[in-house]
Amino acid sequence: MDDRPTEKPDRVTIKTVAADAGVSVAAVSKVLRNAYGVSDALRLNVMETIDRLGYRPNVAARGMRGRTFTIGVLLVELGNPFLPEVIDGVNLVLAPSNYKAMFGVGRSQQTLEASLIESMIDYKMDGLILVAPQLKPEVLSTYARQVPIVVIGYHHPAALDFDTVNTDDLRGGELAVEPFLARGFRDILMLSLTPPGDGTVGVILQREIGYQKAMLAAGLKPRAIRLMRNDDSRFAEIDAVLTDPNRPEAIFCWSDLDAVHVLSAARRIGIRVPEDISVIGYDNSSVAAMPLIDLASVNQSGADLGARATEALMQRMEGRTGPVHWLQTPKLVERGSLGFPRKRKV
Amino acid sequence: MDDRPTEKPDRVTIKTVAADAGVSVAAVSKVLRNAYGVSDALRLNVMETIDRLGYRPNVAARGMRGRTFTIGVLLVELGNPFLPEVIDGVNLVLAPSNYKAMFGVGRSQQTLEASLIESMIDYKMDGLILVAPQLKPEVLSTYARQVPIVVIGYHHPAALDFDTVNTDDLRGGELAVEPFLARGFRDILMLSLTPPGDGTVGVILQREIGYQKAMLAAGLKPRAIRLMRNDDSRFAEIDAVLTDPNRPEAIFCWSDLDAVHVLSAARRIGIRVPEDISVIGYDNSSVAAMPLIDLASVNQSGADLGARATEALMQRMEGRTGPVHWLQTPKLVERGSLGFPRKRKV
DNA sequence: CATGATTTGTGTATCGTTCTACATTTAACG
DNA sequence: CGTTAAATGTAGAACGATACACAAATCATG
Repeated sequence: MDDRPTEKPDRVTIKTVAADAGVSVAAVSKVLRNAYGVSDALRLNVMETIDRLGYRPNVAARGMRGRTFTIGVLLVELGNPFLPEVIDGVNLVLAPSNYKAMFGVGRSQQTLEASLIESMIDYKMDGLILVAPQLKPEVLSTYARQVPIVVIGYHHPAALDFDTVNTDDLRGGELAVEPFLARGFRDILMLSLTPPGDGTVGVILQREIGYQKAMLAAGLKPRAIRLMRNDDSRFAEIDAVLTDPNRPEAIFCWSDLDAVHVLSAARRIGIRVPEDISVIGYDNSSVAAMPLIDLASVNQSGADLGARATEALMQRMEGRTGPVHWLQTPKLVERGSLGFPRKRKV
Repeated sequence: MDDRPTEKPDRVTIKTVAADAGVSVAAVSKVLRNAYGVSDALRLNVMETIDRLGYRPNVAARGMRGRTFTIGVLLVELGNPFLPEVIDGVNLVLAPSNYKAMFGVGRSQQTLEASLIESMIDYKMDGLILVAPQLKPEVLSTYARQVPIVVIGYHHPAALDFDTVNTDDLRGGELAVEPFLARGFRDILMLSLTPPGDGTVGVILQREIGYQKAMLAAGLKPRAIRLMRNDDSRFAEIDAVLTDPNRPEAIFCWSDLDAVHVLSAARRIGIRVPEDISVIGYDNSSVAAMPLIDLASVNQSGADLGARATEALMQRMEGRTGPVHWLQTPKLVERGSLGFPRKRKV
C-alpha cells in the first residue's frame, strides 16, 4: 500500500550531518566556512562525518545568504582560438582554491551579453570576469557595484569600479610595424575591423592607434581598412584588397583569425606569401604556429591574462576596493609569412 | 548621525513587486511561473510592475524550491575546434526559450569532471548536457537519477537513465576508408588515440571498429596506431610514423586536430601531400576547410548535435522518462589532401 | 576561589522564492 | 434565486544554508 514514488532520495543536508555527528547545525556551518570558534576536536568530528556521508553543500541555498564559491566568466564568442588559452589561465589559478568557474557564451550581442551578466548576478556568483565585453563603461560600472568584476581586453584605465587586465595593444600595433620597416617595406596596410559595440574601449582601436603612430613616426602614410562585422561580406572585402592593382606589399591584421583568411585568399588568387606579400597577425594563436600556416604574429599570452584576471578578482572578492589596471607587454613572433619587399619598378 | 553605510541598495524582490502592484507575493509568483489561476487583469498588472521596477528573480532562491531555468553544459576541454559548434547549436535552441546555458570546462580529468557535474547539481541546474565525458556509465547513471542528463559523443545505446546524441562513428570510420579504396590505396593506416577514461563508450573506439570493418571487408589488413594522450610525446610519435621506411600511403586520423599535425610534420620532413601521402581527418572543423590546409574530413555537424541534445534535454525536463538515443549519419567531405597511390615499385 | 576574560558551541531569524491548502469571488444552471 | 462548480487570489510553511546574539564551559589571575 505504501508504494508512493518514494520521491525523496534523502539528500544529505547540513541537518543530516549535524544529527549524525551529534552537534548543532550552526557548528557544522562554522566548520564549513572555517569560521571563528571551532575546536580541533569539533572540526575533526564534523569533517569525518561529512566525508563519510558524502555531504555537499547546496550552492543555491548558500547563495541566499553567503558566498557561492563560484565565479562567472563571460565570453563573447568562441570562434577565436585565443579564448581557450584564457580559460586555461583561469582554471589554473582557481584549481588550488575551492572556487569553481562557470562560463557564459554571449554570441556578440549586447542584449544577450547583459542578460548573461544579470543571470550570473542572479545566480549570486561571487565575482565575474568579462572577456572583451561590448558594453559601455557606465553599464559595466552599474554591474560592478553589485558584484566584483574584472575585465579582459577592455581598455579603460580610468575605471574605478572594476579592474582591467590587458596587453598593451597600442604597443602591439607599433610592434607589428617595426619588422616591416626593418625589412624595408613602406607600403604597409592595416586590416582592421569595425569595432563592435563601444569601440573606444576595445582592443582593436588601440592596435590601430599604435599602427598609425609607428607609421607616422617613420614618415609613412597610415592606410587602414576596416572590415565589416558581417562574416560573409568580409571574405569579399579581403579579396578586394588583394586583387586591387594597388595592393600593398605588407599587411598587418588585427587578428590571426582574419590573417588566416588573408593567407587563404592569397593562395586562392595565386599571390605568393611571402614572395609577393608579407603578413603579420595578432594573438599568436595555435593556428599561426602551424608549419602550413607559418604566420608571424604579435603574441599576447592568453593564459597569463586569464591568470592575472583571476588573481585580481580573488583580491577584489577578499575586499579590495581600489581599482587595479594591469598592462602586459606583447612580443612579436617572426615566422615565414614575413619576407622582403620586391625591387620597386621605378 | 544617521550616516551608517546604507548597505542596502534595496534590491527589488518579489515582495517589492507584490507591494507595489498591490497584490500578494503568491500572486506574483504565479504570474512568474505562469501557473494556473491567474486572471488577465492580474497578469497585466503584475507584468507592468515587473517591467517598471526592473525586477529579476533571484535564481539562487528559486533553486531552493523550483527550477532555475538554467542548464549546464560540461566540456572536457576547449582545444578541439569541434566544440564551439556544439555550443552554438545549444544556444540556438535555447534562445527562444527562457532557459540559459552555463558551461563548465573539465580539462580532461575525471575527478574534475565529476566535481563539475556535482557543482552543477548543487547549483540546482535543471538539466545537464555532457560532451564526451570520460566517466563510466554507472557513474553517469547515478548522476542521471538526480538530474536530467543528455550525453554527446558517448556511445551507450543501452543506457536507460540518460539520453545519448551521436553521429554514427562506426559508419564514420568506414566512410573514411571508402574513398581511399576507390582510389586504389591498399596500405591505409589509422592514426588513433589511446582512449581516455572508459574507452569502451568513447567515439574513438567506434571509429576504429568502423575502420577495421571496412578494411577487412576489402580484404586488407587493418593497421592502427594509438597515440599517447600526452601532448608532447605525440608529435614525436607522428614523426616516427612518417619517417618510417615502411610509411603508409594513406592515413586516416581520428580527429582533424591530429590530422593537422600530420600535415605539419609532413611539410617539415619534406613529404608532399597528396603526392606522397593522402590524409583524411575527422570532424570537418574550420581549419580543415582552410585552403592552406585543404584537408578531407568526415563531417559530423557539431551544431546539429548540440541542437538535438538540447531538444532531448528539454523533453526530459518536461517529464519524459524513457531514454532516447539519437544517431546521425556522418558524411565525407573530399578535399585536396586526397590523392592517388603511386605506382608500386616491384 | 571568586571574578572576569576568552573560547567554544547553540538557538533561531533570515535570505527570496515556490507551492500546497484554503478562502473568497464569480459563473453556471435548473 | 439558490445551489454547486469553477476560477481567482492569499496565507504561510517549506527549501538549506548563514550569521548574529547569547549561553555554557574553560582558562587566567590576583
